[in-house]
Amino acid sequence: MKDIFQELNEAQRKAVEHTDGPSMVIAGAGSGKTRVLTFKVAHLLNQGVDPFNILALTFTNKAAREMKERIIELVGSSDARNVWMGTFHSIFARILRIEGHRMGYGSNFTIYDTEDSKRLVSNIIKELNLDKKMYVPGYILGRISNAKINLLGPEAYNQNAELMQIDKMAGKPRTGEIYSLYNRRLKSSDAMDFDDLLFNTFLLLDRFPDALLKYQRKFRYILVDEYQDTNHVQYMIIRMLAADNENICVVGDDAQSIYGFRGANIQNILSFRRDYPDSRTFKLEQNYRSTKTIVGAANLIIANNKEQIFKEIWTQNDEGAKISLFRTPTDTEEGNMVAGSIFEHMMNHQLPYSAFAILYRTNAQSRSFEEALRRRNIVYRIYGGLSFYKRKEVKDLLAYFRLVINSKDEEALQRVINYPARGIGKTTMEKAVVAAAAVGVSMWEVISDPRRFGLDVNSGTATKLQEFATMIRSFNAMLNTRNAYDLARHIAVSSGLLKDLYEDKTPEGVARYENIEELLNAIKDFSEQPFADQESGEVQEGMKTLAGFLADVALLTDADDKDKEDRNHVSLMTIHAAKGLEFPYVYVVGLEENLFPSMQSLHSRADLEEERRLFYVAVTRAMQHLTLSFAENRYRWGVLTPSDPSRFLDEVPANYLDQPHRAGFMAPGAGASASSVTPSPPPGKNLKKVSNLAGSDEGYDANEEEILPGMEVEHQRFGKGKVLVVEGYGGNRKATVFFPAVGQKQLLLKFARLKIIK
DNA sequence: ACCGTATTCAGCGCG
DNA sequence: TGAATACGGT
Repeated sequence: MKDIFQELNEAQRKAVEHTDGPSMVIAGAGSGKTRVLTFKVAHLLNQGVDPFNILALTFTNKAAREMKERIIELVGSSDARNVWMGTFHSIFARILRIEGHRMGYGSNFTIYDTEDSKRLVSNIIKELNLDKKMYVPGYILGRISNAKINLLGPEAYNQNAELMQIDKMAGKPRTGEIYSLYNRRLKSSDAMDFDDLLFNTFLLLDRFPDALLKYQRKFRYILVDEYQDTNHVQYMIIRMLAADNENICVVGDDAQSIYGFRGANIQNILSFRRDYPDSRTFKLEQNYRSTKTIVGAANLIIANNKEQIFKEIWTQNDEGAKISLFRTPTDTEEGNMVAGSIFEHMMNHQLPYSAFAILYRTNAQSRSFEEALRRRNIVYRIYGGLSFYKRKEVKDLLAYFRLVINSKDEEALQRVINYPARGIGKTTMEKAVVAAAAVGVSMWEVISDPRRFGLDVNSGTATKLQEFATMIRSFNAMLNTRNAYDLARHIAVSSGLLKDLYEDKTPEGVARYENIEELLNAIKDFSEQPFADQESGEVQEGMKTLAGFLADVALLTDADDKDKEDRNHVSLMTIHAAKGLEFPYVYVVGLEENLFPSMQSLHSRADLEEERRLFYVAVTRAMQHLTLSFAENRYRWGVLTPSDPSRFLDEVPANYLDQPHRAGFMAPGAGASASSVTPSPPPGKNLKKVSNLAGSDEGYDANEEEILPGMEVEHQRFGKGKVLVVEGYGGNRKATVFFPAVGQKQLLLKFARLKIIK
């Protein structure tokens, strides 16, 4: 056992030492929040608290995993493994698999992801013959989700005059009806959506006093990470579980609450002290991450928000470099400027790619940076694309597994019944839906015995249906006799799915085939895991089955286990995705009105404050050097649109910036205003003009002697070399040079500062 | 049943 | 612009 207190500062130590009774830790950016949480769990374990009595709720799976690893390091593995640590969803799914029978769910209930839910809503809208222009599935699902977050079931929703009024005014009076049908269909499919995992947990604790008591006794110590991002149902569950002994510790930073748009309630953290009058509050105000410059600028930015818990973030770190500000004529040039700057810093300071991150407001902004980085052969990775488990082919195979495990799972059935094609088309399925509804049984029952339910199909189709049902049943029979991997592969082959993908020789088809192989490998890893960290020995065997894998996989997002080797890359991601991360060099890009802050946020003060917190989060990701950038014109939906610098830039005082007298910044450039007068100028012409005015090619001195192929040159890092090719113009002019020491390199003349030898 | 073309839409996204 | 989906023709 280590003396864990040595590694903590005083504020951190006090927070960790306080174990009994409610407490709140307000942790400024970079102040060691995770450290406090992990050390607190370690401290509890060292004091002899049974790990089974500790509940630690995190925001992401990744956070839970990393924290668990750290705690294992601190106290020794066997104990820490048994702490109930995970996301709200994964912890409560686990509880509902045990307790769900009380509410009519099987222990193998399916978890519908957003795509499944949307399809179901979409089907219901179609079945009700509603105008799909008016009833957009995503919007309706948002209303339903919001209702569930606020503990309103379908009955309560339909009795709520205010909600009815809103839906009526919005021209969607039947939203409540859709909600009722949606929930009924989930139930008959033995399925829960993501919100149900929380709502049903609440209902369980609310309706079954013995269940409440059981879990209150079990979770004697409760810790909640990122408390500022919890929503109402999460808040209620925590309150109920903690009501008995109030050994609850919440950790968060109101200044970093950035998920209000999906129901997170910042009031939860702001009113914690009112909820628990006996609570202690600890503030972590020393920042270990960033320079004084960055911390100072961040403090000034967030000071513009009204509602917050007072704190003063400070640091002992160096003053550091000033903040850079890039202004470019277009988003394309913004990409070039940022990529060029990354290249320059890499060269000057011998830095790895991984020292850099580009953070943007929306995913659509990534393109100009991708292209510019690729042109310079800079390795990068984009985070937040389509995750592995959301790919079509992966979901298809998973749908087979789902159906085998839970035959009531209607979304899964619809997905695979005719994939690969087996002649069961739309018409047949529509008939089956009608028959199932008429008799009041599940689709699966109709399909597996079409005659009995009077399905009006010809004998050929009836045979096909029965063959399909027989196949699924044969898989089901193997559930307990084969391990997860063997059965998964058997299903992939026997269903014809693998063959179908194998026959597609297009590059995309090959990739899909490989994804299936990857999925099967993941299952193999899973089935070979020696022990699962379950509550008691009895579950361990079960965890190696396909059902066990499926239960896990539904709550996974990114397959981030294999990126251990290729970690050296520039990171491109949205600011939301960057929460909790840090990088030596950070570029926050696209700082323009209507983009950041976004257009939708300008109507309400609360939304604008959330945007500002988002900006605060972005700025505080930087450790050593921060660059802010904006473009005067940006391609939006295919049209070059003029844009104004973000109001947030005005909140960074000039003395924090390294180009304080950069001409024309305070009054947005002549080029930009010229183009904003003319709504759609001839793009090429206008562009050139703006480019000249803004002089984005500074740093490239045209008077220097021109570098030509055949010349011998010297580079400060690569040494002497011979110029092979020179191409491009202006700031994009680059040379291919062969260096005996390191081989062939492409260099941007703008940054490489090559010395001509002869 | 399937494929190519037309149309539409465009915010961040945990589980 | 570009991706995702709807539609209409074969």
